[in-house]
Amino acid sequence: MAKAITSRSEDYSQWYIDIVKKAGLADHSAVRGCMVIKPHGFAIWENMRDQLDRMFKETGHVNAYFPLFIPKSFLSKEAEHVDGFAKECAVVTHHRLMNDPNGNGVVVDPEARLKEELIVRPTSETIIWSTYKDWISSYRDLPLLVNQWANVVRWEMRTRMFLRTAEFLWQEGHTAHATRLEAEEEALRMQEVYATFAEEYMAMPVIRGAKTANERFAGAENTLTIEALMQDGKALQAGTSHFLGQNFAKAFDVKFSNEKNQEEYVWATSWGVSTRLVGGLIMTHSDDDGLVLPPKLAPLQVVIVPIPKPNPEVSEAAEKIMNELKAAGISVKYDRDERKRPGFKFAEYEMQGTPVRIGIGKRDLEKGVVEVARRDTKVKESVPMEGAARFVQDLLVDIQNGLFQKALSYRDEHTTSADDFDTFKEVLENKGGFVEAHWDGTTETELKIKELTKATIRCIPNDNPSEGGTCILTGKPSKERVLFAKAY
RNA sequence: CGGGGUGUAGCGCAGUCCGGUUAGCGCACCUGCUUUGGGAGCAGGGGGUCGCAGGUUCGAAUCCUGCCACCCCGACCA
Repeated sequence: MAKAITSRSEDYSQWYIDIVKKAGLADHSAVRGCMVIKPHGFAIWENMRDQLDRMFKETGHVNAYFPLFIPKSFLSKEAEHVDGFAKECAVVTHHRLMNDPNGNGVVVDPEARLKEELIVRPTSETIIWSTYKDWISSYRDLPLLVNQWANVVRWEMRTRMFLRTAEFLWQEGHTAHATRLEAEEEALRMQEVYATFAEEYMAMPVIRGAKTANERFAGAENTLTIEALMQDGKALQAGTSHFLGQNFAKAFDVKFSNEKNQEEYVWATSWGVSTRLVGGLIMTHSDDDGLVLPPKLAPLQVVIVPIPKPNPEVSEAAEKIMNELKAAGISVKYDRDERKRPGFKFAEYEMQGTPVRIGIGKRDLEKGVVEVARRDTKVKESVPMEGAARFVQDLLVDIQNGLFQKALSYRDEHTTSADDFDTFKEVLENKGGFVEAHWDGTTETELKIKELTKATIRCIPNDNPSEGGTCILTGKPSKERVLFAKAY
């Protein structure tokens, strides 16, 4: 477990950045707030993407692609959406460059000003709904279940690698339905897809819940969220699924004829997860030796290191195990690089988070064993060569489960009930994590609590038990606890 | 947008206060030899418009002025 857990948040940030760099996931780029995702970091994202894409398709969705540029006027059409999104955006104003007549290199050609500026999409609701107008006319066109994998840009003041970059990669699903109920079910279904993915693949336990009105997506009637807890006691919003009501249908005039030939506005959802998940993965499992990856998302699940270097006997044993593992669908590499010594390789694969390392040397061969080392607990053991592949397969399952259980225990230990404001503050200050507390249901109180403690309401859990109580701040009556935390 | 910090080799840094040999160190890189069960050792070598632009000076990485960029902390937000 990371030292950084007990440290100040500044130290934790540094610890996090060190891991990102040591593990070779990403670097800061020349452009403010953007990052270069390096091959290892991108491979993790690709694995996430592939699995999510599979899950989207299993739930009936198809992929499409919409333009990067959005005419400025589109953003004016949904009033609340404007408030939320028309602010920190990149804006294209010109379409041509020229050589500076004064010899100062390339400059923007002032003649080439666009009549209407284009906004680099911060999210695609507007351009997609302007398209849906043409795609939908009958109940037979519904439901429309479309997803796109894309990049978006939000000119954020404050950025952090993976967690909040100016440009990020994500998927955004945009669906249209004939009834309110069907759209609400869709939003809930996709929240569950995200939660399942987070827990089963990322080994990251999440709370499924709904956002308060104040934290809701601009233009949504309801925002569902999955909230995870990081090792420094801060919450991370890991994915959102919005029930948009008929807001966008009305703004973009998307109507359909129902079975009785009556015209109705369609009901909408949108949902997304981003490369932020990679940040969540890092902050959930990593330790002071670097990244720790859950086997299901590790670009490389098993590495075989010859000790001290490849020779015919070692290679033969390695190939045998490798083939057995490959046959079981496990990604495995035999590192025959003779230029690096074993100790160097051990350290490097540990930093990169490779879940299992198999060491094979002459001493092992004489005893008919191999050394199997797991990244998560650092435990090493000698395993008979026969059956080693089987052992490793089981071990990968153990690691996947172990990571989830460890993260779950951490979350349980850092979820506290508070019934008075002093306790509430004290827990947030010293222990961190989620705090379950009563709240009077008003935005005013929510904002006041934020001002006093920096904590926000992460969500109202889906399966929240109803329980009478009084608001932690105002003492007004409350019928259920909500989940507070400091958040990224 | 406020506060702080940094900019010197691919990466990480020292040198700047108090100007003065040929700008230095660690890692990485190249060559050779020896090593090889947890980031090898020794020897030799290559690589720099010291963020940019002015100014002061016999002389500037170092002092002065202006600018730029990025990072971290806050506010905002996925």
